Amino acid sequence: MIRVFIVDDHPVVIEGIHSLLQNEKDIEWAGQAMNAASCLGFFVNNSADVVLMDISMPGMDGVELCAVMKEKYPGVFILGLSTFNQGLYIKKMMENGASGYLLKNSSKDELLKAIHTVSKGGVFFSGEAGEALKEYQKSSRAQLPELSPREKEILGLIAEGYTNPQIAGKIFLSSFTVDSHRKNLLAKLNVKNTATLIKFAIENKLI
Amino acid sequence: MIRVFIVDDHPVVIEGIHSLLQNEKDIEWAGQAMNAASCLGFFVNNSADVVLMDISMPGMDGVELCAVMKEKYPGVFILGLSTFNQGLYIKKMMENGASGYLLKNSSKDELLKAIHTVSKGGVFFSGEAGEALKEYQKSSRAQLPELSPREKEILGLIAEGYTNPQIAGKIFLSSFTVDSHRKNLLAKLNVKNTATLIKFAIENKLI
DNA sequence: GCAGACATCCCCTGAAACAGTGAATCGAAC
DNA sequence: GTTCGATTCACTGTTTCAGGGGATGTCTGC
Repeated sequence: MIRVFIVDDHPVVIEGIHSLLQNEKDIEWAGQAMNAASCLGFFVNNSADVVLMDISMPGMDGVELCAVMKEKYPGVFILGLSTFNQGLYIKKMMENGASGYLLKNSSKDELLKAIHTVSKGGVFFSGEAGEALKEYQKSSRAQLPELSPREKEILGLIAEGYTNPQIAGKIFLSSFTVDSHRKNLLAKLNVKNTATLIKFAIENKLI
Repeated sequence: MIRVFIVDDHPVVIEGIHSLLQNEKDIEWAGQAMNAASCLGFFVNNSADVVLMDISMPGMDGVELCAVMKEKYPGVFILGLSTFNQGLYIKKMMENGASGYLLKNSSKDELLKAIHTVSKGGVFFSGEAGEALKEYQKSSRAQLPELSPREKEILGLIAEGYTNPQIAGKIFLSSFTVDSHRKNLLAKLNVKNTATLIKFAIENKLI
């Protein structure tokens, strides 16, 4: 019998998953919470085998809650839940000890498979989420060789619309130097000009 | 008796709303669809009083589907559904004939109130969505002077990293013309260079 | 130690973007 | 039927960007 607990701030999601699981013989509904605090409160006197956890919630988000939960209750397996494919968050959840990631538009079969897999200590990914993670690790991890503090600073100022000479004046450098950092940014992030630099930076939450 | 139909690509949302509504005496479950095509197919031989419609779906999205539905079946009231507060989309749905907007994290009471209100021809907004719409109309409407199709096209190409001469070659224009559009974009959106143009465009979902 | 990696700094040049004007055409709106 | 905006094209500067080097210094691993 697998005891399943769910944390999600959307009643319809809780209701929907509850409904999908209620006739499963080997699954028991342990309980539900609509925020991180209620979830932690529940686990003080209770337990569960698998926790379905929304990534984005008001207050403490899923990523953070996942870290706290795994530290306090390492035996509880956590399955991230999200509406969209978010490579960055998938990775963060996994780093914080999650056992997998499930998209909310998954089928009932996929939901059950995910719960069964992680309850045995396995790792499960929604098809597309797995792709997103791979894509993330390929593109983001490999092509994001850690910007230096100076580079992040310059990137921020570029995004605010300052030109090289203006930035140079602000942080007491030669505009040639600012230009060098700018070029290193283009090279590191593998983009070709300011437009794509800003687009990439926003998409990857660098600014 | 209000016949309710739902279009959403997330099974848990369909299931959740179905579950919330199944014991309501004055509400009848007309059916469900997971994409725009199925929805249109259903209405060929069937009908409903209220359609709960997800904003974002694969293929034709809610905004577009809403327009098609209201043209073919003006008597059907449409209630937009979304996970987040998206002022721009709320406005577009309303312009396309929707009767309101409901957040998926609404309570059962709110869901019922929304269905009852729109089924009588009224307009309903989730509290926060109403705020978002007002906010949108105040800030965005006033500060977003409607880009022309050509300008949007050029903006997209700039965001992809093409230079003026490259864009000119792509869409068979003089690079002078592309430059004109570019300058108009900077002027209309009140930004000073490519960096801030792209930042503004992404933040305002223009690209 | 010393090679390699990398952050930080500086310089030059050609290409692109930015700024200021001007102007013609066309269709929609008043 | 005139006004307005969208679209197109053009010229001329000035500034900024992008790509090519090159010079330090630090820190790490062999």
